[in-house]
Amino acid sequence: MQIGKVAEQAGVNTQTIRFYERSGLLNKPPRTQAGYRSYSPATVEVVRFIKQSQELGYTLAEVKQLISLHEHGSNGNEIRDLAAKKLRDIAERIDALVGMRQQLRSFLTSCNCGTPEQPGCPPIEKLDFSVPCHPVKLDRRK
Amino acid sequence: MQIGKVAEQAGVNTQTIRFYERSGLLNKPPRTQAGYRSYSPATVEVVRFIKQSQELGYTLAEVKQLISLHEHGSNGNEIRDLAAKKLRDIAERIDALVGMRQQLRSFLTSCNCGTPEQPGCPPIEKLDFSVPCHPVKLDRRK
DNA sequence: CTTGACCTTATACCTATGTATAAGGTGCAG
DNA sequence: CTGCACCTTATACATAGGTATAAGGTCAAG
Repeated sequence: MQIGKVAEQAGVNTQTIRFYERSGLLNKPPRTQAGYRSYSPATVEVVRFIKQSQELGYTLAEVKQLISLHEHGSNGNEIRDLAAKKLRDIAERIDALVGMRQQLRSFLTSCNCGTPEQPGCPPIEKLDFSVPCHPVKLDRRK
Repeated sequence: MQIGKVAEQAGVNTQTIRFYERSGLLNKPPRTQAGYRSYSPATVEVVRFIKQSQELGYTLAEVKQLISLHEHGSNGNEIRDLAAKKLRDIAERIDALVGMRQQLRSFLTSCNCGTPEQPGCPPIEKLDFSVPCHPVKLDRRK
């Protein structure tokens, strides 16, 4: 298979395939006499695997590690360890986002600055996010 | 105040202050005769506001918008609109991460490949993430 | 034999958010 | 007057994950 077909079947750009090769995620394939890369259909699966792993939150560096573990006949423990680590990582990111969401929600429910009912900005004392409601505190320059 | 003091009090690098100025987040301050930037203490608050907004998930471009709205005497509606938009954005990111977490959890509970109890890889038929458990599918090259 | 769709490499560019470095000017203490 | 800690600018580098462009080679159909 030529690179274009692999790319099409895996749903990526040909440049991406070459980029993965440069990055050590894909082995250098044999070449035709003209210098064209000649891939096995299995390469499509590898590229798809990379994409799926990314969707699970793995960076390319981590995917490289996964592939390496696989190729060196990992007994599965290291792969599970990586997955557990990634799981903790994702849980942390979720926590951070949930915190942000909470603050934004508080802001939205408590801020009615500038409305007829409330010309002031009550949340200003309570919320980190209150500054933009309050002109006087944002006086910039001099 | 000189730039170094603003940076120290806001907890950022001096380069970051200059970067914010270049990016249009901070107004160009007056200069001393020697060309030194001369800031008002309020600038510290602005920098802190930028940092806090980032922690809420705003990009610098969005922070710039917030500051601009503020400076043009927004009635608060646009600021709430941005917050609502950001909230939806964060909710989406949470959903995506929760999906990843679910898949990783399934993988971790179902994969015991390579252990004495289970030499095979049962989740392979069911999980996207199962490929690295299964050497035969990752054969690369030719 | 020409045309068009492939392929090759090298290089630069992109977003976002800064950080680092070089080369030089300023201001104050001793 | 000499250091030293500041300040200035311009430029490059960093991460991550690619995308775009230029300049050229190959291959098959018509």
